Amino acid sequence: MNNLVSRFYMKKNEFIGGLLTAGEHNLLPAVSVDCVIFGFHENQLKVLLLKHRHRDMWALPGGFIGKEEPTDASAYRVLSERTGLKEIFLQQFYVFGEPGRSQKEFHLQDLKKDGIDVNEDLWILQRFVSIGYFALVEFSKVNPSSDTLHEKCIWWDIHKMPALILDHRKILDKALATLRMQLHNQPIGYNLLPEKFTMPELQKLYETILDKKLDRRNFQRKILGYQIVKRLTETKKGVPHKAPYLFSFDLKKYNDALNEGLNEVW
Amino acid sequence: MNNLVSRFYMKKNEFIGGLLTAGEHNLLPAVSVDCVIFGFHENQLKVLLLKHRHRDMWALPGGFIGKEEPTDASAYRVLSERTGLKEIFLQQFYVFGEPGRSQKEFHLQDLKKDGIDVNEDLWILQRFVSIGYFALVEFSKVNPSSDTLHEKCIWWDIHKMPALILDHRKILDKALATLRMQLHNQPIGYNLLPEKFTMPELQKLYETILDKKLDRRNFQRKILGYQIVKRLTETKKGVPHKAPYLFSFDLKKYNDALNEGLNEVW
DNA sequence: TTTTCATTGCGTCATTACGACACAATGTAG
DNA sequence: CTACATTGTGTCGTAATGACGCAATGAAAA
Repeated sequence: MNNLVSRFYMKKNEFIGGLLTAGEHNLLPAVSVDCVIFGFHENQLKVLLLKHRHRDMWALPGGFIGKEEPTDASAYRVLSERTGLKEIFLQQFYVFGEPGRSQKEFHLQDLKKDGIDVNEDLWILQRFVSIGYFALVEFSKVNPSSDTLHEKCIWWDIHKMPALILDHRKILDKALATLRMQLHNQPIGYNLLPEKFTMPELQKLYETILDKKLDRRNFQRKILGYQIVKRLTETKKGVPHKAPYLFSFDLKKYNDALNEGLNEVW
Repeated sequence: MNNLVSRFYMKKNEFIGGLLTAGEHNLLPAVSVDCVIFGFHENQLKVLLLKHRHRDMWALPGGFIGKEEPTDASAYRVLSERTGLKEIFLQQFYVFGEPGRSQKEFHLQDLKKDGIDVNEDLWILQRFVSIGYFALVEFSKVNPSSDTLHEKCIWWDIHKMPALILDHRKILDKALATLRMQLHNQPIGYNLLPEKFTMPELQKLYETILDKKLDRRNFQRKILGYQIVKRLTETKKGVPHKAPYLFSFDLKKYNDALNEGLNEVW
């Protein structure tokens, strides 16, 4: 199965043909995964999108599930193929199970433009339930690479998104809402920021996700209270104005907080 | 599809036969729903379970999804069939997508005991990904009813659970963990308690879910602070000791809190 | 009837967490 | 070498929280 989807060296139509014929036997029917891959760059939250091969629209990286492949593994596969990363923070966040979400006509038109004539009963045209995953990755370590079915793979600013295919906008919104909710109870940043970062950078990350301005001093007090970061002796060089201290995450405390939550209410 | 699963009047093997033959054409393959139905009675959190027809084990109510049925609708259908309720709080909480979770051998043995001989390729024996839903229902309004495939349907105390089939224990635990997490940010109780309830009853609900003792006075202060309940002039009659006041939920405030969350952190 | 006692109603008090804001220190840009 | 945006480090008043006290109630025991 992995080989099937990984055959990037195949030409597009050859690849599609292979997928269409082999997929029916190698893939779990009716279920797919879609991944919202978040990165943070230039103080902005970014999402990795794929350009649709025929339309002026973009898509979340997604994929099918091997007959014996765990759904999580499928999402991991999609992620590592698009980003080149091995270790990534990945979390299932919602299932999109409306019958109308995967539109037969949509895919039929695309295949027609590919010059591929298919039967309407083809497995790939049937209804798919999609499991939504979101990933948090370190922007600078990502090497975005497209797949055979898409023109390119690039980061988009969360505030300047292009048109997305099908219900992918809805999926993205749900991922954002989940991320926002988790921010209140869980630490964040280890998977999005570089090893060493400044407090203003961390704050900007929070502000972007929450879409809200935060008080600089209260923010620092609160973060330090969690004890998930430790201040280094170095400061960030080559920046205008006063050089800010660098921080790094205290992995042990960070993981404890991940498991037990930050705000022990009751 | 609804008719298919709803034909309780059919005899068991007749029903199974119908499901097996019709299912392939009427049902979405590879996907199912499992429901954790929570109730609250005698100050204890309860879960509705079905007795397996051949084994000394119990199962979460579950079902398959019609080819054109939204997954949510499928869960609603399962719920209303087991509880007799129309309006119920229902929430998707996790997808269980390990290849090993639906064990072919398990179902094969059961069908053998039914005296039904099937092909190993039968759709129902294949791998299923299950969408977990949990429901909060008012115990006293529920009329538990079994289905054709199970002996009986009864409530079990969350602290005294019997052995569950397959990965249903894992599903239950995940539902509980989700409920526990949501308790910190969302109001709860409207769907679990009767119209009028006492503060100690509400507290016991929280204590059961959190599995933790709470201070009576601080609990009341906090709940009243949320303004989601209003105190009635009546007290609860026929109880030993001092008669406690009755409360009821302020639906408007309650729903506001459901949408916006209780603890506006940042 | 009176007493007992578990339970409820309604607080206090000290500590901590939080929001708003002040001011000095730093280092690049002009 | 001065201006200024930015950072480091606080303070202050208020709100929320945890721990606990005590009187009132009313069924059960004496």
